[in-house]
Amino acid sequence: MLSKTCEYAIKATLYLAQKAHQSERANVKTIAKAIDSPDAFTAKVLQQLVKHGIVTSVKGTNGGFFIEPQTLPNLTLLQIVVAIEGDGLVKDCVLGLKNCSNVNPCPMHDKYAPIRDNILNMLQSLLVNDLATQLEQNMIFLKSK
Amino acid sequence: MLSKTCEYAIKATLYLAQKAHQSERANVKTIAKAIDSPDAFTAKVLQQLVKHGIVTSVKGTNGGFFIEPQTLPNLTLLQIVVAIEGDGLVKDCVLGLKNCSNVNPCPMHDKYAPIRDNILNMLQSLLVNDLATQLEQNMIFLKSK
DNA sequence: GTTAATTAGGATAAAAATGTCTTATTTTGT
DNA sequence: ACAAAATAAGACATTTTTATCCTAATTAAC
Ligand code: FES
Ligand code: FES
Repeated sequence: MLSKTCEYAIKATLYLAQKAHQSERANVKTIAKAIDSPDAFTAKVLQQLVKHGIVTSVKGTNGGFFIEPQTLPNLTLLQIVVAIEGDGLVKDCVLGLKNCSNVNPCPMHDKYAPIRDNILNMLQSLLVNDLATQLEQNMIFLKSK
Repeated sequence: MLSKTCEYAIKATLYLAQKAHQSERANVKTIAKAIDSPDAFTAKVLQQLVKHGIVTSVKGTNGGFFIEPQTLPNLTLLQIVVAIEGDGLVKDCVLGLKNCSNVNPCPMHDKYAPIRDNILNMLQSLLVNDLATQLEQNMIFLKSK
């Protein structure tokens, strides 16, 4: 469904959103530990997020990653997913046909297209900021117990 | 969403279901052409389907692959998907947590779990036999125009 | 200024997915 | 029996994904 890269991207962003509520930043090692991901690979993912303007980085002592206060309020999971793996998940044919449409529907189109819309809707409606709040209240978790 | 292997498996099975309606079998080359997939790789996928009892093969001249009349009526896309890639798609946490449950929900669980149920439902309700009929009526297609 | 801490970037590696090729093996038709 | 046609199986190759490592660049603290 989602690539590992995308999973890490979402979790890292949510962790940083939580930190943002306390006006704190975090370094790679801390983030990787918090989301149970490999350090070096997580660093690469964070680089991608920086390039896409989703998170910001600061080098040097006491440096790290954080989310700008102005980007946080409207940031959705969709933006993260699209940044990392494009919009294939919410646009492409589930059976790999070149153009998904009612003109040349694949055998799954009729039942899948609405589900894909639900996925798009879910990703759009999941606000990073809201999820950060739920994380703080221990209602949701970024790693297995 | 689905692996290429799984895409080919579904398309190949549907093509054979169509053939089954005419009590015909088909060889790898014909199938691969019909579903727009690489011959050799498709052969491997068909081997997997044979091992899982979803299709049957006959060697030698006029041999090929077909679906047994008794397996066709109740065959669902879910059976194909599970045979090829297991039940992860309809069971696993979308963010890779080890146990998907309400006890330790990930940030997407509440909204994703119902969608995953929809996917399961879709795969269960899509009968290979019905889709074969729709293929014959040119209502649906196995490859892009 | 020097050192330590940190991200950035490039090179490399390992694993998995996808795809190809070659050689059995089996079956049918002649 | 023999030849042809087809799948089965194993080896091999390529590409993509996932992961690691090393060096450079930057920043802050002392
Ligand atoms: S054509 Fe396959 S999902 Fe639309
Ligand atoms: S815990 Fe992630 S989908 Fe259920």
